[in-house]
Amino acid sequence: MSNSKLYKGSLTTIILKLLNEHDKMYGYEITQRVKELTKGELKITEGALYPALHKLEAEGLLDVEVAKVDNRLRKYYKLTETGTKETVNKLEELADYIKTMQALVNPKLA
Amino acid sequence: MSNSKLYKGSLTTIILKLLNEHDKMYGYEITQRVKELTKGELKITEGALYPALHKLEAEGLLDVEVAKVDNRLRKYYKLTETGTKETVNKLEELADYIKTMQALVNPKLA
DNA sequence: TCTTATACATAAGAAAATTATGTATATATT
DNA sequence: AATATATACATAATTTTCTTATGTATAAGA
Repeated sequence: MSNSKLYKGSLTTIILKLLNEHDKMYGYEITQRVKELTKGELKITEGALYPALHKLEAEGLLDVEVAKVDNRLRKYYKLTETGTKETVNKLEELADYIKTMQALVNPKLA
Repeated sequence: MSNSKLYKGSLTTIILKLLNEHDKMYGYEITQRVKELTKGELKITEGALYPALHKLEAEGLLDVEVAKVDNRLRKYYKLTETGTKETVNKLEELADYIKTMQALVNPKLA
């Protein structure tokens, strides 16, 4: 997302959520899926994505499996058990964040 | 903001929105109001707040007025005209961000 | 042939927070 | 009276997380 600063911090949540739905994805695929789902509003940059994936792997939330398709490298990521649990937490955090922000921005509806 | 990383980037929006409602507030008051409105979920740290206020002032979105109350210093901030316009933009950005995240996290409702 | 798409990666720099300090006055508690 | 907590500002060091720029390599389309 080229756009708002609000996106900061949500990349991990996005990755985990997508992997929770699709079982197994590779980096480039994630960028494309996000572009699709958000109708182009959100463009994950490679400079953000790959380090984030590496970090999640290092933390034990993701497992990697390398594959060669059409003579090109792909790294498939999938959630570990810990990763699945963390996904639940992250999604809760997101829901809380949205609720909190709505309380601030639209206190009448809170 | 002790909590989740999602708050990153939303402090400016919060400040502008509060000033849009309250006409004139000082820093410490903002921290207390946010704590109240979010039932303690969100704690704005001073290390984040004061630099943010100074930046908004430098950008011409806020005006300052120093006062002395009970022998203690207070710096009252209020929106400039530009600040009022920017508040609208920031709130729109927030609404967009929430919509986008919901499309990602809950694609069925999108 | 050249551009775009696919697919990975990292380094430099910027932005925005956290954490740790510091100053100072006022009020509440022991 | 002494101490802790609340009020009110501020900044510096560090960390986190991103953007921008760059690099490598193959495949497909114009």
